Amino acid sequence: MNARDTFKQLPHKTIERLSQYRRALLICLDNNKDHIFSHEIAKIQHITPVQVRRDLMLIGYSGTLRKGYNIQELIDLIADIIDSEVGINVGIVGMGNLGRALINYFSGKRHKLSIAAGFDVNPDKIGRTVNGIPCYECKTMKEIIQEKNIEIGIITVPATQTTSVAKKLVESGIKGILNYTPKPVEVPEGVYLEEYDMITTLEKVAFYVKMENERTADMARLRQDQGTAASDF
Amino acid sequence: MNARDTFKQLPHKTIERLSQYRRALLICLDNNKDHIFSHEIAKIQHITPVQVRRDLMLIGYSGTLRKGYNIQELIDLIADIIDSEVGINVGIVGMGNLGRALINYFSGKRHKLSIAAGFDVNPDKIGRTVNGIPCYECKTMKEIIQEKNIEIGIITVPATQTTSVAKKLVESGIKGILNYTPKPVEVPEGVYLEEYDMITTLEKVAFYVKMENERTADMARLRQDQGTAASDF
DNA sequence: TTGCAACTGTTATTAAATTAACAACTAAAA
DNA sequence: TTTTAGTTGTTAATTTAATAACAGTTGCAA
Ligand SMILES: NC(=O)c1ccc[n+]([C@@H]2O[C@H](COP(=O)([O-])OP(=O)(O)OC[C@H]3O[C@@H](n4cnc5c(N)ncnc54)[C@H](O)[C@@H]3O)[C@@H](O)[C@H]2O)c1
Ligand SMILES: NC(=O)c1ccc[n+]([C@@H]2O[C@H](COP(=O)([O-])OP(=O)(O)OC[C@H]3O[C@@H](n4cnc5c(N)ncnc54)[C@H](O)[C@@H]3O)[C@@H](O)[C@H]2O)c1
Repeated sequence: MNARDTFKQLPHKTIERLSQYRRALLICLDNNKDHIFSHEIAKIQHITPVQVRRDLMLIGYSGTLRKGYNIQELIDLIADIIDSEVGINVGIVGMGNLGRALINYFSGKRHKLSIAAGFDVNPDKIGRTVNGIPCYECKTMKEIIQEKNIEIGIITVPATQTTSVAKKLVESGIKGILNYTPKPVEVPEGVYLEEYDMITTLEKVAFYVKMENERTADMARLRQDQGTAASDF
Repeated sequence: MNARDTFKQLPHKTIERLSQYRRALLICLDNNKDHIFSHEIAKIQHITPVQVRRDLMLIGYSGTLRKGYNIQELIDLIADIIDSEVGINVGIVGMGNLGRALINYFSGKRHKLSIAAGFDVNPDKIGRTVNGIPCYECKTMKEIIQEKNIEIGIITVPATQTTSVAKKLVESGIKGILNYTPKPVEVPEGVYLEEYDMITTLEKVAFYVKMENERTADMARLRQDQGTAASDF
């Protein structure tokens, strides 16, 4: 089995972590470090050193004993695995608050991923640029997507528009969709879909905060009871 | 073991899905449906009906045979589990594009989770409101957080500021942090942390799009080869 | 009124992901 | 030179998550 086939079988979670490792490594490079230990990466990512070493084993990277991993080498290897050789173009549909925030954030961050176009229906936005990215009329989506070879679409329109926008993206030949609206979309086989809703994350945090609050309250009550019991002596 | 203790042991993934189920159910309610089948929920969430039934089993909810689950009942039960009885207040640090987008999105969406304050250092933003949420000076963070009983902090400042903002939040007694900046933060024991970086998600989509592209290319090549072989006869 | 199809609820099984265990090696300290 | 502490890389074990299997129930159609 060649290297490419090995990479195909990497666990989904490892793919996510590789992206995160690279992000952390890039920060470390800036602080002109050249090597890093598994436990250092682990600490940054809130995972265990073993997890890090296991992931690196899976991608076939070896560090130096007692010296750690060469940061630049590791960055390059991760790029070999997760980046596409030719680069991938991305389009954003919905140039509102979130769409613009995303453009600002992504711009120039990753060599092999470039936002090539924005789309909107609001005449005030069409024809203008955000951070150098032109905003096109939604009607021309199909032509622009094919012309600019855009393969990934990010949806940031009002939830009522999500379904129709997703349909249009698929018709335009998009290969992957990243949906940031709270309305789930359906895609045909062969189109890769990720959805993310910030409310879910916030509710999860809230749930565990609530649990912790209750645990603390229980413990306080327990201490109180014990105090009472002790005073019975 | 009482109900509350059962809920404490729910798998993390189930917690996330419960939040998503509720979101989907709320949409269904709007379309004045009153019952829903496991396979309908499953389709919306891109998971299997079995997974849905299993999650509902874990929270002890029973549907009606051949009729499905009562949407309102299920919404209420999910609320009992993941919402906090008294409600939880949230603060957002960094009222830029992303911070404002989040406020607009969250506002009024969830009864038991309310954004109570924004914080910024930019004098132009301090003292103003976004969607009714006041923006305070960062210096007053501790007082405001304690005064308004804010338990969760969302970080949306420039990455260079992440560490110091997180430190300040912890010092102010926050219980949970949701970090949307690409700089990982460290929190002490007892503070629940979630981090989300949109680049990771986008890179993941890009990776699987690339894989699919290569698979398609391989298949095309294979067909080509077979064609050639066949013509040898 | 019998049989079939459509669901639910639960247990069993499998798969994925994480964690533990530990051998092998190295640099520096004793 | 020998020991010790620190670190990698890998296999094994465990835990968590997802899927499959299936019994049981209901309503409807034949
Ligand atoms: N704002 C957030 O933080 C946040 C978080 C999660 C999800 N969301 C969701 O993201 C979406 C966008 O949020 P926002 O705050 O940027 O909203 P927004 O109103 O600022 O932006 C929406 C943009 O989409 C455009 N639009 C409307 N219909 C369109 C169509 N059919 N085709 C193309 N463009 C269209 C509008 O002209 C507008 O520019 C919403 O669905 C929101 O629920 C937002
Ligand atoms: N924009 C996105 O879509 C996106 C996505 C993921 C992550 N992020 C990250 O989220 C952060 C915010 O993005 P944005 O587009 O809203 O940026 P932005 O520049 O529009 O907003 C940042 C805000 O933080 C304020 N600020 C600066 N220092 C502060 C401090 N010490 N305390 C409090 N407030 C402070 C600024 O005054 C500004 O209002 C960035 O770190 C960005 O990388 C953004």
